[in-house]
Amino acid sequence: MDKFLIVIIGPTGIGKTTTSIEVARHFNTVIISADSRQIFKELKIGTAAPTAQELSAVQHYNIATHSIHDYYSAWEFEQDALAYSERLFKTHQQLVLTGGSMMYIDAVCKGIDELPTVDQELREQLKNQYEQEGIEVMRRQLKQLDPVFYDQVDLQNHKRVIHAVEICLLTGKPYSSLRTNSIKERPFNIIKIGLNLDREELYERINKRVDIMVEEGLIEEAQQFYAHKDLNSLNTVGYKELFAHFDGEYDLDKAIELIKRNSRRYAKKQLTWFKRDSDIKWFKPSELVNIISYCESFMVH
RNA sequence: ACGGAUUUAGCUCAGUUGGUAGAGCAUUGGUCUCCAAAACCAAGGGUCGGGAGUUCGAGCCUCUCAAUCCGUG
Repeated sequence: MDKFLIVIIGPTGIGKTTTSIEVARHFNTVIISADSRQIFKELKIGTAAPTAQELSAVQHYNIATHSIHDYYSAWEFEQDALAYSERLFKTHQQLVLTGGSMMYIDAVCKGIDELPTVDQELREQLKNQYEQEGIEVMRRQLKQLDPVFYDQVDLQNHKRVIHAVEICLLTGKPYSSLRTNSIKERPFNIIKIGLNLDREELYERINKRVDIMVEEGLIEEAQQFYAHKDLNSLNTVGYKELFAHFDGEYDLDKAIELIKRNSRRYAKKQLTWFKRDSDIKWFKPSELVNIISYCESFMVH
């Protein structure tokens, strides 16, 4: 197996785009994005999508491929990313996969179980039931449909409880019986590179990047999609805070402050997730030379 | 300079008739098989501006020093 997927991950704002472009250029290859928000073609500024210049420096896949109105999930991403890689590995020895969406990265590297896509009508119905009757009713349903998962799930987390109920009703089987917990084999090697900095420095970068987004027109971008603020794709840091501001909940300065805070929190969550993955070799964004030689150390025969 | 007010957790403030302190936000740690930039859980942190006095005991009372703010000059 002489094909290598170089996975570059890290918290938001760390500089994954820049590093991955450098790495891709070095190996004369292309980039597959693993970003759950940059897939939306409408959202450019607030998602820090690669610029036209960056996109022309290296061919990117899976960016701006969907509309904010489309349904998309980690499972879909697994399918798309594998399809891209199968095709691209025919002409490349190495490919770069980069992005901050933790579950998308794991979907490609480890695979996720195939579950049916949730029926919109059923989701709507259960959501209404939850909102009207409360979480206790959902818990009782889950306990009846899947007592095994009931004992495992965080019962406070309505999203997880509801989703499990959805899958049970949709398949007629307990949700837990569909979870295999297995790691799928991939027809390529995986090299995982993590980018990180001291917390303080990372937060400074994040704060500064938010200011730059505002200068570049983030507010106008959000304004454009205000009418669609209830779409899941717009339940996104950088937009949801501005929508609340447009609703009159707080002033603009407060909204920008919240965008910074929520970006910091998101970065922290990403790091919590990635920390458990012992396959990741960590570097600072400035250590490009070390990153490349680390990758090459896997490739010599 | 005089009068008044303020000084309690990183920030904004609560603290009842004196019994060694709380909240919100921020911060930190964690969970995670699918609309995940989502959703959820948990934790740490203060010699109560400095000093002295009264008291069995002071964030709360008295004196003094300091800083900040508002008036009047």
